[in-house]
Amino acid sequence: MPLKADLDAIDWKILRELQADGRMTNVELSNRVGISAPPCLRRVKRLEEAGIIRGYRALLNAPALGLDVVAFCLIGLHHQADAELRTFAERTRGWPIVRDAWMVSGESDFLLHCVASDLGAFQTFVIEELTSTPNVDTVRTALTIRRVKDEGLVSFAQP
Amino acid sequence: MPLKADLDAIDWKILRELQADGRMTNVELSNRVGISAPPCLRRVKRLEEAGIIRGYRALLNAPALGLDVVAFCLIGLHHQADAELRTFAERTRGWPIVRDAWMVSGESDFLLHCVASDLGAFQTFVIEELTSTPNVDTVRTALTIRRVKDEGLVSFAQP
DNA sequence: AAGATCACGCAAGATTCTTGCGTATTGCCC
DNA sequence: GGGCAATACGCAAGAATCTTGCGTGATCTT
Repeated sequence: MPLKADLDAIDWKILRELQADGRMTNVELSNRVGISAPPCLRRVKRLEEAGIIRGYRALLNAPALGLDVVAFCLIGLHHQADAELRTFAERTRGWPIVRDAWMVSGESDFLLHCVASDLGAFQTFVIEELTSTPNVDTVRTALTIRRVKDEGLVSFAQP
Repeated sequence: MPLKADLDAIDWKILRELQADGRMTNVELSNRVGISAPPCLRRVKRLEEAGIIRGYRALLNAPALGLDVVAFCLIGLHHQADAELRTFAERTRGWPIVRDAWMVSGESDFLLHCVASDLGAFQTFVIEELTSTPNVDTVRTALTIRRVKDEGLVSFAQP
């Protein structure tokens, strides 16, 4: 299982290209990174099997799908013992409005990335679900106005 | 250009499947959604051209790539006139550590999703870049401990 | 009720994927 | 320094997939 140290310049190029366009054909990818198709495919497979490429995802346009509200919620709990943290984490997985969630350290304990059809649906979620959840202390929300930057997880300025 | 109202149950299935695995072959996709390959491909193309599918992206494993710190920053500015907001938004695009950024309303003006190789690199960014940027008033950071939920943008419980 | 429109599925050619194999390069051990 | 093992490359061929054109059936409109 290769780790960071085992990646060469071609692997980094592959990661950059697939992060920009995950559906690129292998021949196109091989042209861009400068090797022929078979070894290029073998590298991609190896990156997938090593878990460096976790998967591929289509990016969807929320407003076009009738999802007009994107918001973040910062949640503070009363008690932060391991059991309580796990309980709340589990609960986030049952809320469809919550698209991804992080356990964080700082002023809050969780950060939730939420998508809802409209402001009413989001407010209903905050009031009737979040704040009424046991052990939830504080809920701070930040409604998004627009996305200002949207790139993949990894930057490729240096390698 | 179809919008939400023009999508039928098969389109929603396609979106769900491609959100879960953006590199699925068209024949596999067509089997899952219950139609033959050609109309399935035509639907995918139409969704892409309509902008409902914005693109495809490989998901990378940050720790395996030597990126051990994922954090969020909430930024408050002194002045929130349109010009100042645009100036700060533009600046986020020049910071490789910032992977995506949102303009938000609430207690803060911007939310930044940051990835760094280690805590030192992140702290250097916060101190030497963020807090020393003109017009930046407050910077609150939340270091992530772990990701608790990670799904695509759109939920598919209802349709 | 007739016509128009739309989406489906079949079929065939073009492209891509995938595997096996031979060769070149690198690193290591003797 | 020479030889061996390991690794990765590129070529080539068969398999799978993509892509387009075309005919049919269903739905909706007039």
